[in-house]
Amino acid sequence: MSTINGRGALRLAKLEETLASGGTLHLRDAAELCGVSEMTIRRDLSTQTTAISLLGGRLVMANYPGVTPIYDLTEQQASHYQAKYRLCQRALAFIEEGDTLFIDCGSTLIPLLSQLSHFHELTVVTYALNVANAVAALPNVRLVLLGGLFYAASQSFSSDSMASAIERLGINKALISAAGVDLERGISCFHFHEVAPKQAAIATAMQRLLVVDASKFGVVRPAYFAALDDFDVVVTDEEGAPQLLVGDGRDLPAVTVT
Amino acid sequence: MSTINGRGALRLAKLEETLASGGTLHLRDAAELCGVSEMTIRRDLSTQTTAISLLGGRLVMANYPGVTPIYDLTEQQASHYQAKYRLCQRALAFIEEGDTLFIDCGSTLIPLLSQLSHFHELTVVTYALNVANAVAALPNVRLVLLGGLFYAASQSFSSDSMASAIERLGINKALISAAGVDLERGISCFHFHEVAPKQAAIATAMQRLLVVDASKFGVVRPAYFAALDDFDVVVTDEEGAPQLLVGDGRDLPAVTVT
DNA sequence: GCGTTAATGTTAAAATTATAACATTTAGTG
DNA sequence: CACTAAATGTTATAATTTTAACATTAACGC
Repeated sequence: MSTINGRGALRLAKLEETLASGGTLHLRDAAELCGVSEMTIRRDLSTQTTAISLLGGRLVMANYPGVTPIYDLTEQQASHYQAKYRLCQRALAFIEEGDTLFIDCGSTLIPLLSQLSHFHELTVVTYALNVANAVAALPNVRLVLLGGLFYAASQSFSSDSMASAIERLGINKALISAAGVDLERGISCFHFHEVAPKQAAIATAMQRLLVVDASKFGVVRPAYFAALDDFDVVVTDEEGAPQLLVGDGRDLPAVTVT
Repeated sequence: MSTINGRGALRLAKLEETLASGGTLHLRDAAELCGVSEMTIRRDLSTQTTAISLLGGRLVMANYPGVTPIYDLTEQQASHYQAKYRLCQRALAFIEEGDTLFIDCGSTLIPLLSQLSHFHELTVVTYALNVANAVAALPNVRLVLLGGLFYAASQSFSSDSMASAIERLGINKALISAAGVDLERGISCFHFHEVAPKQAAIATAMQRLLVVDASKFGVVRPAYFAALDDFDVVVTDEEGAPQLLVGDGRDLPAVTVT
């Protein structure tokens, strides 16, 4: 079998274009559309490199967020997900009806978003595309996306005017995530373009919550953006953490939840 | 069988939360996760109303763009898609390497976006979430999303500063879609918040392309945003259209493609 | 506690999808 | 034109998913 197949590639290109606007295509329809047998489409998919994957007889675009990353429920992954989920459950306890929330980029806060459907009315401010997509699906949540130039690495946007745009909004609670939390070196993330929006949100918000799992403690990442006592609340997932976080005399004590 | 099932709803909520961050879950894993049999999950899915759908033994979020709108390839739909696709192929002919494109909201221009992967370097400016998602997947295209308050009806954003933000960008070509094109009443769309960005793009762009299928001719929609001769090129899909569009003395003649 | 009903589990059969083997067609070459 | 090899089609078989029927367990009222 040859790895390069002119017509096969052409067929897949056609199918990719068909699927690009979203949706799924049954194998039988794909075959009809290309005027070949189902078997040929199957062979195309298995011999060529393509962005299409076959899911129970239907073709779907593999790069679509909801599809490919087939959630393989191995033991570790299940517990890892549970941890992320519990962390967000704790953060959820701080959210109240009518809040205007700043939601940071990253994957930490994503499990929180579907939970927001239980409220009657909320507003979410974000500069992350994945957050926006999750919130856009919620009819009860107003979404404000701060745009700019897109950075694929963090699925977020950057713009000169972002800080001033954030400051003009009446943000109630800022939920900030981080890639590193160190007592001495402060709180840091990977990408420098995230610093401005994080700092602006911290500066404006009435309540500042740092949401990080315990694996981030003692870690330092390239982009410093805040000190620990810039936050009113630290939401984390480990018993040991409180000692690290006892404030010396802040308005609100650092809160840690197991 | 009762339609309301407390535990069933709870299980589905749990599964929805699991899937909210993307990915798929095999029926067997979902059953294990909930501590019930596969059959119970099946029953939950068929008796309760849920955003989850079952695709070849795997659970996926139905509201994810790539998944639900199961592209049913009936005769008409196939030809309808072909029409949309051909329209975009024609628009594609106007795009050149290095362009900075303004891409309007709506579904008309979506099939164009996957085609942009054939270029080496492009920049896309948009105020629509669905456009942004399609472009975010392309590594060779820079994405500038103009943010603001989200309108679900048009999957797009609105903000006071949008017009000025557009005018600050060096937009090469503006690809504008419309819901109505009438010789006397001009070009119109459904939503008033789309008017400002469309007009700003038309005002700034070096070349202005109106991309509409012939079904929009002779139609008037609530929000007027431009006259026909504000455009340099009209890309459409019907023979009959040219007569409607012959300009009287413009820089570039109105171009119509069959 | 008993009886009733909803909820869930178990199993077998039907339908669908995946794989493999072999047959046929097509395209290119001397 | 015959020969070769790639590409595609066809068919049978295996694996998986779906459906349906019936068995079992749990919950609730009296």
